[in-house]
Amino acid sequence: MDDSGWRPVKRTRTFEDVLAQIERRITEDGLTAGDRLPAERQLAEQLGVSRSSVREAMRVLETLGVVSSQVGRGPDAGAVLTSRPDTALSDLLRLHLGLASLEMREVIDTRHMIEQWAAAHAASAQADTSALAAALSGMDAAKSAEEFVEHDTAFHCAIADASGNRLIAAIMRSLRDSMRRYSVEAVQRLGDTSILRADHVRILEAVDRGEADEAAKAVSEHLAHAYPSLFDH
Amino acid sequence: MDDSGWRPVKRTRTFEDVLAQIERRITEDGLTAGDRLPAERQLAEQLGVSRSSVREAMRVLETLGVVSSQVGRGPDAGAVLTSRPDTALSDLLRLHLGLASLEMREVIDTRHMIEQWAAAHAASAQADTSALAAALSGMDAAKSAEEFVEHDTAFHCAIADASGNRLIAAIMRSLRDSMRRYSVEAVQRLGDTSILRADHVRILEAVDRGEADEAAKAVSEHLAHAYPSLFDH
DNA sequence: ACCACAGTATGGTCAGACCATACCGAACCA
DNA sequence: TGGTTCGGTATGGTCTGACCATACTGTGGT
Repeated sequence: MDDSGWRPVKRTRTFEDVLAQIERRITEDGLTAGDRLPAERQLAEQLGVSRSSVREAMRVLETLGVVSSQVGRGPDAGAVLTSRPDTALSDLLRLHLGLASLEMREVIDTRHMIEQWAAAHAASAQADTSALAAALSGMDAAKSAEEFVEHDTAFHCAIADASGNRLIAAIMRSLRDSMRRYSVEAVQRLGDTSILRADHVRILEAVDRGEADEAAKAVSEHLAHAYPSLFDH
Repeated sequence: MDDSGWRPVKRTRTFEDVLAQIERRITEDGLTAGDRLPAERQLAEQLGVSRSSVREAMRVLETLGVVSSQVGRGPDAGAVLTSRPDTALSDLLRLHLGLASLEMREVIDTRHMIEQWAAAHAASAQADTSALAAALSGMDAAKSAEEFVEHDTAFHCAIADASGNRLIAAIMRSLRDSMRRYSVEAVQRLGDTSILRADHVRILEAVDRGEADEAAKAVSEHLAHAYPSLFDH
């Protein structure tokens, strides 16, 4: 057989072309969150493709948290550029956990790494801790494990926000989101949350005083308290 | 106006239903990578929706790196469950960098965090370092900045792989992927790569000897050498 | 045993229709 | 003048049915 005339058979599907065009337009025209994309029918005509292909490209962009589609008419209708990496990351983690291509252990180790980093940086930046305090009182008022975990998540995400790194914060949020059920079980297994409360206070005070090393250490020990079974090595 | 009969106007689009059904089937039936999903037409009939809606759901799953579609016929054709979080994460980062909803600084700080963690864990695990050595000689043989960066990327991703955490490794890969151009410019600006080479050797030896702290420190100083402008605070 | 060829299941693409939504604006009252 | 009503219209959401390219499957002939 003669393979000399081979071309890399990378077939490129129409919606991928559309994606490339839209991405090109975003970078070249400097579009940012809030700007509107042309309507589906209009885009289809401009690019010489069917509306189905445009729609499939839109689904991709929506999945990646880059656009948000609104029906109806007016300035807010149509495909608007947004910036929601959180939901995209959450979906990604949740599905891959479901596929068993990721293990909870890996997620928690990643969370451990991020939380230490975020706490240290929040402390160094002398960040505002009012959101942390609010989450703390939310936990005190919680009447169920679900409610407790909700405010606990808010507490830890607030640390990530306070670190000032939006990528870290987005990853943190999606990590917590994908392990919500697991966290609830962990709290129920634990029963008494007073140890966790003491940990939280310790973290908050370390951040408040700007003690980065102490904040990181407090976070690390907190996670060991919350998930004792994973830290016995 | 009577608001009593309000229902949460969260309209559910058909393809989202399809997504939920597929995800349910994945978790309930314990499907994993390699298993095949029903054909588009068949799925459409089973769920009582049009093929378009099924296809839009497929695009989402493909975007998230969960399925891979192949045309034709036979055991390998159709929608097959896969496990490719890397490309999904890369696309996500690239688009959000383009939208200016993330800054390079945030990406590099994240990389800094991950690399330290990965190097320390690879050292603790006494991981195999042959891939690291191979990447190192690749860098030595490189004839251009692009080529150098390619092997440099392989080196750092190999550390992440050696850490044993697939989530960390996937994030690492996509971080490097999204900042490839930036890295090439950094190397060109630097000119001389001998300092980087010494850093790499130091990292490799630390991992080899199982010295976690030294490995983390070596990585940290290496990044300071590679991106001096970002570490002057 | 091999090969050629028709059959067929698959995803990829398109055109066109219809629906629900929500804004826009003109006509119509008060 | 001011408000209200109601039809027009642009938008995304959905469906149908068709056709194409691809790549395996099986059959029949050699």
